[in-house]
Amino acid sequence: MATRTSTRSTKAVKFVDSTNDDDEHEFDTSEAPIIKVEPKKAKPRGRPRRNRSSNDDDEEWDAGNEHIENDDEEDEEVSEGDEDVTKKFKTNPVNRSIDSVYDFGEMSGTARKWTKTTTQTPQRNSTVSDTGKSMEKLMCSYCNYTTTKKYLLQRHLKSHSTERPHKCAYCDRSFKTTIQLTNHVNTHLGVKPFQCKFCSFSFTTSGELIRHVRYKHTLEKPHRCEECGYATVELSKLRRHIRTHTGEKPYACPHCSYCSPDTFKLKRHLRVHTGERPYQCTICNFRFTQSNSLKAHMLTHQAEKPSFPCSYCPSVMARKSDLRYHIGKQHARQSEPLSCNKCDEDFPDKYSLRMHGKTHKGQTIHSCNHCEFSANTSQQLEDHMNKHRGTRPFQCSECGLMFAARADLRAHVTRTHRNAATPTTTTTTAATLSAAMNSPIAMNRRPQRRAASLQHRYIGVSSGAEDEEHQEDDYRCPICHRQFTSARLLDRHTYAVHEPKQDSYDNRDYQTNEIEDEDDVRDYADDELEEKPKANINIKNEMHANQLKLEDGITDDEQGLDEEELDLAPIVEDIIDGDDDFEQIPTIKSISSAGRKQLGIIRKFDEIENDDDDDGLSHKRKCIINRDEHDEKPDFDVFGFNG
DNA sequence: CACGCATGCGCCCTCTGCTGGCACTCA
DNA sequence: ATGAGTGCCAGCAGAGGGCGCATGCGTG
Repeated sequence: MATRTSTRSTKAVKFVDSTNDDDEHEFDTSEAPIIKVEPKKAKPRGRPRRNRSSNDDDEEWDAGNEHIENDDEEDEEVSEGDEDVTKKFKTNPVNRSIDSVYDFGEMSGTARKWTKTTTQTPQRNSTVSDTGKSMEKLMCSYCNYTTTKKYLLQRHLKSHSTERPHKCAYCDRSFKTTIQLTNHVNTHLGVKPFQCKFCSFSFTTSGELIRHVRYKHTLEKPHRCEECGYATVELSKLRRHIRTHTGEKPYACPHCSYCSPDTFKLKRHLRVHTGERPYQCTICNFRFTQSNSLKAHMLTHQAEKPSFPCSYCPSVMARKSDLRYHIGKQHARQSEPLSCNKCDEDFPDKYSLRMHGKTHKGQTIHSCNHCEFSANTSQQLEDHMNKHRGTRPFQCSECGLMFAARADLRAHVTRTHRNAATPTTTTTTAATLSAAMNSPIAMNRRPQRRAASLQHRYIGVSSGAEDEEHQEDDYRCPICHRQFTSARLLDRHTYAVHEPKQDSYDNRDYQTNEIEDEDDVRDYADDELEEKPKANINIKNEMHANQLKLEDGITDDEQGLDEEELDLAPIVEDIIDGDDDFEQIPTIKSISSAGRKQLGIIRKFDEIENDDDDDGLSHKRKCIINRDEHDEKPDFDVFGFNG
């Protein structure tokens, strides 16, 4: 089993022998020879003829030879008694049996051993014999193939022949050799004579078996990227990987500017244009373009959904990325303390401030100095003050009328332009796009999602006139200059893309320069929480925190409470104490809401029962209702979610 | 010539993460 | 009634694992 310990950025990999947990049985790919493979240009279909004189193939040969040379060196090291990779083969149970790894059962008598094969592979570029005598080069008159042996050249010349005398009895194909025909016929008959010694898999050819054994059992990965250390079984996979470094994307979409590094991604992308949605939900019949979208969707039908509890507050997210954003947004310590606008008390993060705001519940402190007006929010007061000042900053984009307050403008739009297109840039965009898209019903797709998806692409490629339209809402990333339609999306983009991909504990404190000791950085109020395990939510958070600690390799000893965060801890205590204000905390309500959804309880439930598809209800709600109507967990496990 | 093996190309799958917008809550 | 905030979910691309099949070539 290959255990990936890397992130995407590093792509470092650790490969562990699945057959034995002992360290000495690890197949240490770190000692695998590093080969450098230059990215190749897209080739026409079909295996190209190996041409020793061509540059591309010389690279292949060089790569192969380097591997072979390393193998030879390893053999020498064994003789010197060093503990190198090859010696590990001889002491490792797996590697002891490496000789039999490629033992093809009945064919074992003729099967060669792996080490023998590699060491016996000749140096193909050499024109000097083992005895040092120079050998005469024989050259193919059709290509640049050269060899020193006449019979090899004669056989090679047959490869230029189009004659295929061996015809398949089951299809129209024909082959040059009987062995080719035999292998092909086996694919018709389902005959797989090459059985794996380690598992029940069988294969048509020996090469497939070898590759399988390397993938599944020996984890031998001879092809290594020298830039990042990624190693793989197949050279073609290494080439594909190298494209991630070079950015080469040779497969262009004929319908848009998208280019793909491989054919599969292009094919998958083309579904965007064709509308093909091959993956259908067996519960609600909704269709998806990707299998994993369906898989994620299936979770919405399940009673037990994955949850990612926040370690800082009782919030629970359904997705890891949402949790990361939540923590970054709510619990990131601000560079400047956040002051309560009702009592001027300072708080280190938004969550603390919000929790503190609860203590002012019922208070109205946004009072007008000129009249008796008072507002709940500063924005409402600001709008009110426009009336005293006589300013009307809010203009109707339909008729040009000016208003002092947002509420007044909205009321005007509702009254006067209700049936007209909403004069916002966002909806204008969606409307423009909606004209161009196919019928969502015909495409078995919810209209909103269809529009959202199209708008996503629209924003991604927008330029020129469209950008001008968005200029007044310029939510542009200052780092990558990408345009977004809202501040929230820009925020989330920043957290997701430009913030370090560390655990949220780290994010929280690395964002400030206040804590210098890295150990302190990993702290949160776990100690405080341990002293007051009074609520289940605390236990859940603690478990999650422990999980994070395990993932980060942090020991309990390293988990100390940073005194600088004590200002937050009392608030957490209040939450976990389960006091009477519990239900008043918004994030608690989030949980409560999620819990209600999990139980199939949702507000306005009765309104939905007479649903006939054009009621504007969300797909999510319909799914919940479906489940509720059945009043039990759906009987399916098509994806093995239940184990 | 048969065999073993390396390799290329294609295909499918899974996991992961980012993004847009809906739906809901609250002030 | 409204706007802001935010959880949830669908859309979709990046990356890699694994296998099917075909072809080329060294070796016995």
